[in-house]
Amino acid sequence: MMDLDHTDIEILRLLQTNAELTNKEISYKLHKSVATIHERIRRLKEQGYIRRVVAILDRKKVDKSLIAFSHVLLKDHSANTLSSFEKEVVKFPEVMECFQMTGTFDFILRIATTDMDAYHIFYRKLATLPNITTVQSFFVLSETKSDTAYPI
Amino acid sequence: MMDLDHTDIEILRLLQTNAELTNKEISYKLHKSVATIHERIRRLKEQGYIRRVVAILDRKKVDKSLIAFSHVLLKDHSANTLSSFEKEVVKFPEVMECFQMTGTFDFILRIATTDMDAYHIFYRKLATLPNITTVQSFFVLSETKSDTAYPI
DNA sequence: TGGAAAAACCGTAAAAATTCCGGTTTTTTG
DNA sequence: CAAAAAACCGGAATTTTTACGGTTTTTCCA
Repeated sequence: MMDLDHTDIEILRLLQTNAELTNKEISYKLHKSVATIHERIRRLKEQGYIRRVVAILDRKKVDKSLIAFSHVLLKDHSANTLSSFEKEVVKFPEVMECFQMTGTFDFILRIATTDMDAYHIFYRKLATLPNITTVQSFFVLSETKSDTAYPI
Repeated sequence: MMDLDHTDIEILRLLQTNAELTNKEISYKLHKSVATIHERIRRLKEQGYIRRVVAILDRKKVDKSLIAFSHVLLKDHSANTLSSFEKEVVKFPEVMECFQMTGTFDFILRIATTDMDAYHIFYRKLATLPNITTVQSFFVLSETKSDTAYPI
């Protein structure tokens, strides 16, 4: 599950924070040839260590100023209730992430909307899904840290 | 704040889900020349719509099987207490995200660790920061949806 | 322990993508 | 409606990626 050597780890560290680095730039930093770096990255993708490469946008610039975390509690935890909730919730474009959780509620959703009016519209749609007991909403005041890189 | 035309929006949509598309591939999809796409992307970066391009790793493959959301409540909300907490919490490599929140607690942290032992070690370090009242931990059982793309 | 097999590495050349440039068409604006 | 600005384009120059053949290093087991 982790047969990566030092060079692999360093490549992943670099690409996690900046995937626009060229193979040449990486080869300088890691004291390897361009061909070696290229082959390493090819394998890291093929083996699934790198799932995808994406552009991260400025959420305020694209008019998603309101981020909410919504805690959802379901009526019961039968396989049917769980999977039908999951099936429906992923359809909402506002839902960027959805995690099933341990603890006093069942799911955490990360919601991105333009403003509170848009969140309200979403909330009404969400809260009327079958088998939902409660939805608690918490809103982001400010981002202290916002990273997609895993600490490796 | 959003003087983007249809072509800009489509470029951002595409790059949010796959930043490895070549300018040529994008130019096919959007019926524009390679030069035009190139100039558009250059401007989207320069103007800050695209903050960065990153590789997204498979967290289990890089041995971060345990993801937690930790809710932190502070003793008070003086500028000093808030900013010194923020200053310290961002130093933890396990903390991928930190948001100041509205509601019944002050911060949400997203924590990535190898296992519960590693989380426990982190938890003890976190809980001993000054001015913390409570830390509540919730753990991810499964990922239903996991997206970095904003709905635009 | 020695030697074969496998893996990692490298330089170079070919292919492809990015970047730059000059000029044309379309849109905006006073 | 004419001038200015913006968007667009093809093609050339530059850079990067990708493929290839061969060398060095590491692994492993007889």
